[in-house]
Amino acid sequence: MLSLTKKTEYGLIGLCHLARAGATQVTSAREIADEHKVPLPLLMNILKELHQAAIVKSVRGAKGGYTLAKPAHELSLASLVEALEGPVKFVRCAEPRPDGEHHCDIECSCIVRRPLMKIHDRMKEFLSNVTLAELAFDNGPAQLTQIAYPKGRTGDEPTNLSR
Amino acid sequence: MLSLTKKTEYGLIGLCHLARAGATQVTSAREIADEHKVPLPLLMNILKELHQAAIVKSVRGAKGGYTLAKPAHELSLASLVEALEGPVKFVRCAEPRPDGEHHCDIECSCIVRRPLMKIHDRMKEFLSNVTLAELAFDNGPAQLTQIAYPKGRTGDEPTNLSR
DNA sequence: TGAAATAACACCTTTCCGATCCTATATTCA
DNA sequence: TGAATATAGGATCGGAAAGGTGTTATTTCA
Repeated sequence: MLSLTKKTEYGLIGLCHLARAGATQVTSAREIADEHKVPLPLLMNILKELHQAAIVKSVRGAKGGYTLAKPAHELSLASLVEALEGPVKFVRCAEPRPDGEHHCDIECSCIVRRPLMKIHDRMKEFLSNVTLAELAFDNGPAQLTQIAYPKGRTGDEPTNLSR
Repeated sequence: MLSLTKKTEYGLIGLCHLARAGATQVTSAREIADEHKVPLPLLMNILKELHQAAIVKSVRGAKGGYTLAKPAHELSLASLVEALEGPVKFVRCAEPRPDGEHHCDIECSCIVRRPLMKIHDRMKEFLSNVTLAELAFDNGPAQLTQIAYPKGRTGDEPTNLSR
């Protein structure tokens, strides 16, 4: 695993389309599905969920459609993924359960929980620092989120998303 | 999503146990299962797969068991995950299919593929730089893998796994 | 020879992804 | 006003994958 679902992939395609269209232009699900060869009924469901998550705004009726609810650079990849497939959790015990129960009965004595939680934190931090703008405008400038410096390096060799 | 499977979680527990036990001490699946409250038959399957992936060595018969095939600091988290749940792929099109086919029919025209591939590369790079030694000896020194520097920073504020 | 352990299967249950369909509501336009 | 178009909110369903169990064969040591 460790991969996005198809739902999220379709959602990102739709959101990128909206980001490129701009805040003023209303785009219908059908237009997006036609242009990018995405199954229309599926995309409609996805845009509905994104609306419930307040990530897109909707206009009902003929000539209706969707626009982004915020500027693309204010929408993090983490928030988009969470809207479509629930909380990001590298390990299941990373997110507290609402009923206060534990995810597994060895949680307190688990020897790998602490280091895995740290990895979880790094991954979530990374996804939180990637914005929709960076996905939609891939040719953009170089001030993009960095990740994964190998051990020996000093940190002055930025590894950008746009390299 | 974006999470490890239970199989991998159990596998990491077993591997941490072996790493702590050292290269000379042979440990049976039963010992590990008893100590960490992991389902024995499941752990046996997992250790078998890790043996096929040449990550652990096995000793058959009475007094048999497993040891690590390499030092813990030479086993990357990426290789462990791949042994237990297949190639790491943030998006399905990240890994080329053996039959040369495409994962989806819009692969060539997909507007989000390129940026998502870059994110995939960062994540894989990160997982490749985390070693079993860091998971097994969480109290270890500070020369650990770094990840996810926010945009504005210079890179001289290391974010270590052990913080 | 028997007990203990891995090796290699086959098998089952549950969960959830991917996809489709239906009805209701709101808006536009002829 | 009515038809067409679009979103809103559900319910549903097949199939794949995860999660877990069992059986048998093989090897080794006491």
